[in-house]
Amino acid sequence: MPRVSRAEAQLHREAITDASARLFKERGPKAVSVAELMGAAGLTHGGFYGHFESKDALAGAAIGRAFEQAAQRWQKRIAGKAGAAGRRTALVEAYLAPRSVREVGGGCPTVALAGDVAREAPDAPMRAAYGHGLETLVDLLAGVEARVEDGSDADAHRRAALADYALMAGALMLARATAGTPLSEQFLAAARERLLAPAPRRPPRAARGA
Amino acid sequence: MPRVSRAEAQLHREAITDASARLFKERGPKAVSVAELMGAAGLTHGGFYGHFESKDALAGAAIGRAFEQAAQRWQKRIAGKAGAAGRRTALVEAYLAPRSVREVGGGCPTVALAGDVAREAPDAPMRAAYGHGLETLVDLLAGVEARVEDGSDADAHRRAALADYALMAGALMLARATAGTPLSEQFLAAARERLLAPAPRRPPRAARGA
DNA sequence: TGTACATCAGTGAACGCGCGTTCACTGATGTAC
DNA sequence: TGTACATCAGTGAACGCGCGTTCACTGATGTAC
Repeated sequence: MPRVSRAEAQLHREAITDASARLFKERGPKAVSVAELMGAAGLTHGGFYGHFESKDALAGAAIGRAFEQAAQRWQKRIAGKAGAAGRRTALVEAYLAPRSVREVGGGCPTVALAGDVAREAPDAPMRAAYGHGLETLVDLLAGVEARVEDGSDADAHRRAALADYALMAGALMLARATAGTPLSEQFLAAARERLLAPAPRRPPRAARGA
Repeated sequence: MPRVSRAEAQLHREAITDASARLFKERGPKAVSVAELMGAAGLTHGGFYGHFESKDALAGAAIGRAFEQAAQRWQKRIAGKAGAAGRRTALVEAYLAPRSVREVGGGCPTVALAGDVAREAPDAPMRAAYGHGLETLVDLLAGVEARVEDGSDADAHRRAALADYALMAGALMLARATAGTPLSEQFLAAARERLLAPAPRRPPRAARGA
């Protein structure tokens, strides 16, 4: 039944993007065919190029969507939590929970797509969408970095967020690559321990040398 | 010129494995064809199945090789360095150097292949090879973890190595996925700062609660 | 050491298959009057 | 509001292409005597 209304067509485009965000994270953009994506949206493959210029263009849109959804999940997790430290703990615990290893399609796009993005050409749509989405998550994390003792300037918060996120994403990446072995949960536990340990009380600034 | 000597055939097998270790890290096992791998070893595609049962079986062997080479590089970097702390610093600085972002084919297999391995079936040859190789690197890192203040038992060293490696691998993964943007070097710098900062002098054990 | 022959590493054509993309076509939607 | 028609979202066959794997064949190697 061709020629649906414009509103329906827009919903179809959303459905294709949503299905791609999930399936691209789960199996990789190269491993999911246009026909399968269209089928997941209840359509046949021929109509794809009415919605997107190419599969690469869709991949850019899908990654953008995946990061939007991730940012929304983060916001929901910290909503209502008291204090920056409490919000940071909520984010870290959810991110490094064992179920995160299994939740690939509905989970963090940073880890699920890093390998694919790293192999894309410099001007690929996926790269721009990934970089922009990642900046958003880093900013969000920097906003809850109140543990930094070296002053409380925005730059110190950002550097703390970059290191925290590298540790979180690295632990999840390794836990997924070793899923089903003891090493998997060990990475998560070691990262949780380091990120959530009681803040080391450093000696006052003057006592720590240059 | 078919029917080479057995010694030459063994060299061919090594050449296929070496080329695969490099190309699989660079472009992913799925994106490199059997014909290209054989060509890189100076052969034609038809002879492949005389060396390996399948492309999957080769992938397992290639990942094993990649981790052997990585362990050798690590050993070389810490050779001659004085003290565990010095060896740890040497490893971290080399791993998080800007050139590591570009050195994919000759660099760390943990990061280059994590995404591919995570999508493999539980019984795939790649998974077993990856898990075994990763254990080797974690053990190596645990051996230079002398900074741990909470006692010096092997378990504390291992947990410190797991967290350190998650941070290193995560930073490199993110630096590669954002290569060409400011974020790339920022991840490396933030990870270096956190891993190499002067050890925080924690209050003595008794003062820190349970 | 020399000969006869079985072995088998490597070749290149061929297989079936799935992919991204194109295109002629259909018929309900959206619009001009 | 009602009619006539242009628009265009979606269909499904078809395209060229590259893939992993198979196989009949070649001829130097390795071995038995």
